[in-house]
Amino acid sequence: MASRNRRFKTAIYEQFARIGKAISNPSRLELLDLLCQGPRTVEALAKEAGLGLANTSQHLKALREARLVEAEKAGLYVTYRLADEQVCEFYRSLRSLAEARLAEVGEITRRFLEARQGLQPVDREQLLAKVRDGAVTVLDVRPLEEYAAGHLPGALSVPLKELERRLAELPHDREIVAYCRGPYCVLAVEAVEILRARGFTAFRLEDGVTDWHARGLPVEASTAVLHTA
Amino acid sequence: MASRNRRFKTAIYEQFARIGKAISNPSRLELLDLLCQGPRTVEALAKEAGLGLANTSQHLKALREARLVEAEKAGLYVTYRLADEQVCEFYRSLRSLAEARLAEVGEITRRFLEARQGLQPVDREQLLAKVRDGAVTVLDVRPLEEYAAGHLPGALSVPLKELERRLAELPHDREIVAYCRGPYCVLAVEAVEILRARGFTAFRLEDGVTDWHARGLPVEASTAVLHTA
DNA sequence: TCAGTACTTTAAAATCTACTGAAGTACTGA
DNA sequence: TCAGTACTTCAGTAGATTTTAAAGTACTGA
Repeated sequence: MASRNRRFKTAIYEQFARIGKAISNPSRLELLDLLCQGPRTVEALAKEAGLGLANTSQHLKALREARLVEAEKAGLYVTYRLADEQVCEFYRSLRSLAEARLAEVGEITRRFLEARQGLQPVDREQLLAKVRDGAVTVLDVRPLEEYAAGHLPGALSVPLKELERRLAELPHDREIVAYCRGPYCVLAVEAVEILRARGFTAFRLEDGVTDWHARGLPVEASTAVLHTA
Repeated sequence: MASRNRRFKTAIYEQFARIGKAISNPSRLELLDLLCQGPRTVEALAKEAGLGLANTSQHLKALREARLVEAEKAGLYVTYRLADEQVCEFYRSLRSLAEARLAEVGEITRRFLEARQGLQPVDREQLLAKVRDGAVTVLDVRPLEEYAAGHLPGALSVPLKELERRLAELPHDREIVAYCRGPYCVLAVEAVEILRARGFTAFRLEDGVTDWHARGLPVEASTAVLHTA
């Protein structure tokens, strides 16, 4: 009887550990983070995460076996997506626990931003309020397909790669707020650096779309635009 | 510049993965679950989780290095406790994700309960309401020190081991609801089996103290009673 | 039908992890 | 000071994980 109990407990904790194992690797966490922004093909994920293709495929398999993501084949392409919104919420709670418990996270971020001529000094709540009220021009600097999968209301899509050649579209007489995937994504940091160098008044919003959504604020989506180069 | 970004991302995801690695092992998850019930010594944890002492010590070290738990030495004993309430919340969100995504969890539980003459058919919300209103006798069948660390308001502490010899304390004319550590803890299952065999009207509440607390309901604590055999 | 693309699988090497038993450390009470 | 207890660390082994290159599969368009 006692041993049946033990077998039950062991079996249950083994199941829980399947999820733990899935998120025990930095590369898999990065893939999960990317998938929180929207569905992507294997190649796109590999390139974005700086991984080999075979390796990416195997990591995605591991995530699939923990049932955190799902794959769908359409023609040549296999598109991976989160299996459930709850997966993104769980990822966010891991991130928030890491921020709370691991001083290294803040330390690494602080050092990184310092090296990029100090981008941190902005009142976050004030900035959020401006973005919420549409009092500023909001720039989504992620790749177009991520913008399409969901973006802040009224945000203009200007992927970082296109920013330099599309500067003419931006107003000089209005504050610009750039955002990307979240607090550890560097796209908005680079965008703000470029904009400031060109005389714009630009700030970085740390929140990504999922953080915005988690605050209970609305998100807009376009018709899906996938596999765009 | 791109390689500095890559180094930053890698460093951040490595930090996140420290937490993932900590929860990637079934034994460590069981220890974390136990620690959600309150502080325990190494020996108590080892015994409860059915692990060797050296092994337990090493798992606790891993949890400590991920800063999920803290250790405090007092005399001969080292008492481990969760580093933060957020750790228990995170564990609960892992559990809830596993329940939602892994059909095996429900399957294993169903088979286990079936083998124990089917304890599942109880309307959970109705039962919760009765417990909340004090309309039933509520039994906490966990070890005394866990009861002391926090229990449902008005609950009577009768550890499972003492249940048979303390049956006289229980009312025959009132429903009894037993609870323990949560949905995957077997103490309450056994308690209900014993009580029903003796003619009591008894039910099992799946929620543990942490689940109760997560519903926003109040929890009572006694003065700490630690190291009780 | 054939070349090319996107992806998966296999195989092998390097590294990491989990567990055990034995030795070591730190503290208590006699 | 010494035996005993609670815990940690060490060493060794078995097994799992991660990564890469190479081979294999499935689909498309010519």
